[in-house]
Amino acid sequence: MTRDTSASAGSVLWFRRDLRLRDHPALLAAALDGPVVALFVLDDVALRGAGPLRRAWLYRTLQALDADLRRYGGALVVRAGSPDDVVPQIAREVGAARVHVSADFTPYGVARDDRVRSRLATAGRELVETGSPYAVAPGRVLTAEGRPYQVFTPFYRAWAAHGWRAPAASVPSSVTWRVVSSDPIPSDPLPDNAVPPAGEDAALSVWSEFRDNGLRDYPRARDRPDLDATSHLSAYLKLGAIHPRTILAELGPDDGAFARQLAWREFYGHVLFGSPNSAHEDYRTTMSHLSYDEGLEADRRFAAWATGSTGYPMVDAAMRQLLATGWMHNRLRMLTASFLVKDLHLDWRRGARHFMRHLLDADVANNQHGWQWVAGTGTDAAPYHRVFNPVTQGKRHDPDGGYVRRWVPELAGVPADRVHAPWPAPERPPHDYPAPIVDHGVERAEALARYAAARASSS
DNA sequence: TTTTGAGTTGTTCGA
DNA sequence: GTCGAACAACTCAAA
Repeated sequence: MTRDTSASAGSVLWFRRDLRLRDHPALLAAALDGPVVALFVLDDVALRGAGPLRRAWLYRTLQALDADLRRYGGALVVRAGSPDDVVPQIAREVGAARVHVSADFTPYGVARDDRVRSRLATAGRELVETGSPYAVAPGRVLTAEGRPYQVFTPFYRAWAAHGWRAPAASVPSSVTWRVVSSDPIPSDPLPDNAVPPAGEDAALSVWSEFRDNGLRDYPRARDRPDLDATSHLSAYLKLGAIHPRTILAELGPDDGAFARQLAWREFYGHVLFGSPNSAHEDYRTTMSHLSYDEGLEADRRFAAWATGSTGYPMVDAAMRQLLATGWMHNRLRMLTASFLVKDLHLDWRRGARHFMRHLLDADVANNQHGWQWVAGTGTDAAPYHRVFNPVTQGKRHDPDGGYVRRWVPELAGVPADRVHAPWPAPERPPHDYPAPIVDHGVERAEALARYAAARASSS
């Protein structure tokens, strides 16, 4: 690749959730149009509600992309502002007839791209979408009746049958980069190890490490937070530092359990695209009569949940890990979500917002629909309402208590047989871990009663 | 149109 | 402690 400093017309590649150079169809499309300006727009709206770790993750991924581009004679052009203004402006600046993107199927992305597309069109320019953050673009997999799937397993079969193109594994050599003036790439004040190594190279090495050493035990160990047996690829997938196709292409016939997890990401991408309102409203309106608690006591309970001081060790460990690292095991996302909705009777949106603020992998489709699934307002077609028992889940998925003790040091001296229910008792040594803020048995019954009432009032 | 089979992820009880 | 069965009892997808 070479650097082009002439003023000849070229194209713009507007990076969004595709912050990589390999397996990048939109980059290949842009390169056909001439010298490529690599643009990222720092959009305050898209970062609204993002906490410091999530911002740091983005900034470091951008810095890594810039470093990668410089190796090939280019550089990342960052502009702060609204994409509505910035993208047409830069296209005019460089005389680009086309702005290339990977399609974004989130409600915000679709609306934003519609606005940018029409602004570009008034100047005779075009927004060209090539590829997406998914192996199969949302909207492609439909039932025999042409409707989006609402149940995962039939979706999975249809999605697997649909297939995907094999990726181009290397950085294309045919790209000429063009560099124009850039705002600085933001940096963050956090220590180096506050988030994992960012960028495409890091993503590929996390993936190859997991492929070589983690995949074999994944089916057996994936549900054990204490064993930390999951891929940790979600934060990379979120920003497109690696494409799911790159991963799927290297999976073998024995890797179905892991492929299924990637398919969940595809499923929720499809579900959200088919029902954009479900980012903020109940997907299943039959449950919209569900009553949630509000007010000062509800706020106090929410704060206890968010800070990891509910008195239920498995819940608290997970919530503290989220705040400290920006990551949480999926089983614990289900457990903590169940606790918020079914033990504390709070609106799933409050919890979803908290997750979006802190998760490095914050993805609106996965997050909102993961929450809706737990809350019973989403795609789960099961005929009954599951209520997770935080003690049972702890015993089953952290049998020795190692996970809990790591994140709840107050429990360091509590033995395994009591660590998930460390209620004080006269004959036991005291500890400074809080007592449970609610009685799970009581709240479980309360939750089931509320669901029954919601069902009755919707029919 | 009707029917049938099945649905990520649970809990509790009793042998 | 473990395991299998009972319980939850509605909705979707496809035949």
